[in-house]
Amino acid sequence: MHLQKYERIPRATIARLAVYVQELEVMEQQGIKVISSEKLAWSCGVNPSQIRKDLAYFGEFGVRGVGYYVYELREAIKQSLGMDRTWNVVMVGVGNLGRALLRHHLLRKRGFVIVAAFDCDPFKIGEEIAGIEVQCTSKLPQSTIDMGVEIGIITTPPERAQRAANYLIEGGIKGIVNFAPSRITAPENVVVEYVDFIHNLFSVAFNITQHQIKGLL
Amino acid sequence: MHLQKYERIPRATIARLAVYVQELEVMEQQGIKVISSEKLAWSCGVNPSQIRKDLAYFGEFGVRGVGYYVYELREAIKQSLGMDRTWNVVMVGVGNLGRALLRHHLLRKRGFVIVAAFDCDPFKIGEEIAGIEVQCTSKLPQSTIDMGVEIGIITTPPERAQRAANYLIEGGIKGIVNFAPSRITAPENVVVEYVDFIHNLFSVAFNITQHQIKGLL
DNA sequence: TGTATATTGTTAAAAATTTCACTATGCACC
DNA sequence: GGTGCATAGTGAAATTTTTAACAATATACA
Ligand SMILES: NC(=O)c1ccc[n+]([C@@H]2O[C@H](COP(=O)([O-])OP(=O)(O)OC[C@H]3O[C@@H](n4cnc5c(N)ncnc54)[C@H](O)[C@@H]3O)[C@@H](O)[C@H]2O)c1
Ligand SMILES: NC(=O)c1ccc[n+]([C@@H]2O[C@H](COP(=O)([O-])OP(=O)(O)OC[C@H]3O[C@@H](n4cnc5c(N)ncnc54)[C@H](O)[C@@H]3O)[C@@H](O)[C@H]2O)c1
Repeated sequence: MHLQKYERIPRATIARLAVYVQELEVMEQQGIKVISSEKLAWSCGVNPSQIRKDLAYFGEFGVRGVGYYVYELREAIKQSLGMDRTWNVVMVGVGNLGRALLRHHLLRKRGFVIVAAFDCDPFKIGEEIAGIEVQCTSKLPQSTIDMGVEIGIITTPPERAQRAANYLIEGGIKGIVNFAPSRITAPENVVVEYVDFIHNLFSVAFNITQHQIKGLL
Repeated sequence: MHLQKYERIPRATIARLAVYVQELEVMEQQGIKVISSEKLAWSCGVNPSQIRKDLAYFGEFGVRGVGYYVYELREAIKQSLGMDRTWNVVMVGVGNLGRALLRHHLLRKRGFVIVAAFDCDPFKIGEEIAGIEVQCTSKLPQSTIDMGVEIGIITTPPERAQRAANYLIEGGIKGIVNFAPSRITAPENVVVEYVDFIHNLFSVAFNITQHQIKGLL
């Protein structure tokens, strides 16, 4: 077990470490055994020092003069991120996006197991998607407590997100990923993360415009 | 038209501006006409100075001693982000996620119109989803040129993402949003943005663990 | 065993971003 | 018109994050 030095770790570091894992997996499949920070950086689109710095928060995983052993590094990062275990997840709101996520097999592969899904629409209750039966939202709090679920995913319409969050909080959840484009309030001890990929479209659109403006100057 | 001062704008600012728009819309629906940076900050989960600073990149939109007029500010931000127009978008890969996005009406509301969808699976070609007929990928480059499409969304499996990107690039696209968990290479003049919400799950999981560790100390 | 080479871990510098503190200004009411 | 109050805009300070530089060290090979 590698000791994490006790420093606050930049959230950007966490996101990058996840990318490193992803690229290391590709490399492993290609039969690459050893990789330098320079080459890994190149394929992740970051600076080599950045990689070494990011890793330094968690320990020493490389061999000077040699590089990193792909398999070992991947495992070490996963362990550092707490990804060497599985997390039980529940979903609230089984609509278009919810269904897509339920059918997304990569979640399980990454250690996130959706153990239950809830919706308030009586027409959806009882339906089975990817082996999960949709249940009535009223059962949520007790279920999550019983199953020891730690993470909740919200995929309801935005105006229902707070209500969904309240159920999850009542169910003793420790973290929420909210896909609805609305802010929610939760107690201090509940970690909340927002996902909204329209932001990414905004960002691309904005950068295209900037590019064009720059081109004209 | 507000003049953008010529400075590089932090990418985080762009993401936040999109959140401000979202919250301003909610406030507008609630009949709120004027808002202070402090109150807006509160509901967006950021610092008030941050809001004022973010806005300052694009101009002066408020009234000292009063605050910001909700409607005007929203419009001003949208204009600054280049969101006062519509963007034509194409999708490559109509699977679980692709379908969800095609049916996601908020995209259109935000000015992103999916004008065509492509897949290489013969069983999917010809199918109609949310009014869009799935076409064969081989038609992509010519179609995007003909329709003047500027943004491409990739929702293929990761190992196909580069191929999808190549089609888009051939079709003269200016920006790509890649939902597949793999890096792609594209010419300098093509803006690429990656979306992977497993990162957000990682982040929540990590923060839950940290929280618990901190609790123990 | 010694030397050259590669590449990490780490410290220091630079750059970017956020927050603070203060100034300027608009509004309401006397 | 003057005064008090609220709040935007802004330059400077603080903080965070990234990048660069280099010392430490493992390997290969003479
Ligand atoms: N569809 C997409 O691709 C997409 C993309 C990005 C974000 N989103 C966001 O994700 C959310 C869901 O989108 P969608 O397209 O799946 O919408 P949807 O309308 O298809 O699904 C929403 C589901 O939530 C259920 N629901 C509503 N209130 C509920 C409650 N209180 N408790 C439990 N379930 C409840 C509804 O019955 C419905 O099944 C929205 O907020 C949307 O903005 C969707
Ligand atoms: N399902 C989700 O909720 C989800 C969530 C996050 C990320 N993703 C990612 O999004 C991508 C799509 O996921 P999915 O669940 O929709 O997968 P999927 O297998 O359901 O869909 C992929 C689609 O891409 C098509 N395709 C494959 N190669 C193609 C090519 N060269 N050109 C055009 N089309 C091609 C396939 O025919 C299929 O229809 C994956 O990379 C996945 O990791 C999915």
